[in-house]
Amino acid sequence: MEERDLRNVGLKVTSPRLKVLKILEESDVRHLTAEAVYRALLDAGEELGLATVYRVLTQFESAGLVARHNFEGGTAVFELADRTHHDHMVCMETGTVIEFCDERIEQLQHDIAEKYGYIIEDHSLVLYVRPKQDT
Amino acid sequence: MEERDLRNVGLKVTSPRLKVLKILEESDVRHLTAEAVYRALLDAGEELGLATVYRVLTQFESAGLVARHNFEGGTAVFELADRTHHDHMVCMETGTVIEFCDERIEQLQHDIAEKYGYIIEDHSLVLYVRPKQDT
DNA sequence: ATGTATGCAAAACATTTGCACCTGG
DNA sequence: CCAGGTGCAAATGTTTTGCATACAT
Repeated sequence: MEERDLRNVGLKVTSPRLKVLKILEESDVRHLTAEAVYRALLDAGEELGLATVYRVLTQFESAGLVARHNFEGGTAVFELADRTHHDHMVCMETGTVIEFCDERIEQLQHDIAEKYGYIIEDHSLVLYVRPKQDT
Repeated sequence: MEERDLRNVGLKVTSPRLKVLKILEESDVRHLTAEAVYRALLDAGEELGLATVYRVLTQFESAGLVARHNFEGGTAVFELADRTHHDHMVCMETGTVIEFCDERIEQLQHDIAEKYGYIIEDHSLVLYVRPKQDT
């Protein structure tokens, strides 16, 4: 139940917010652009502005309900932050996004930052890949 | 000598291209935005359009002379591709960019992609950090 | 000469914002 | 009721493009 989620992060439970959450939860594609969320809503017969989609997604991000990723291509994608941390692998042929998590890499990143006298605040690891048995 | 570099990648040796290369080589900051390159040129008394800077940088990228990175913030930065592969650490307080390379991480990335049946074409690893002894 | 490059201004995008109106608590 | 949310259109910031002119080879 999401109404509680919204209240917990100090956001009013409004129709646009519930609708956007619903799209993110029910989409079979996990990583969506703002435009994609917007179109999904229009297709579902819902009325709301693109600006609102952006505002809602940005608020959700600040609230930790959603994660924003800037993969190559200039358009951000959003995904529900309902899983533990993970990184991404993007297939350059199909656009498929695969999530993975490797504790050893996480540890190494931490060690490297520390070696330089820093603490990791955030990080982004994306592998752009191609199927192995390719022409 | 860069004229050769340009010819080698099939680009005519023109004044704007040489100027942009020069800025990238002589700048004390390694990672520059297109805008920064443009301003550096104007400051140096050189005349050329921002559009040309973008075109030249994009051509250099295709030619492998320059690498483009999309750190957080919506503005791409460019750096001379005169070093071996490395990843980046961006200090969120000072904007400092530190380069690092860890063979173990590289290997793990390769192994992970392989496990899923992919070959890595490219990858991006950026650590957003903060100084350790911070308030 | 002639195929490329460049400059400028305009277009194209993704995203944000101002403001009048609406709505949830 | 009233702070906060929304829609729309306009603004923003970055990057790309069309086209006439200029240049490298």
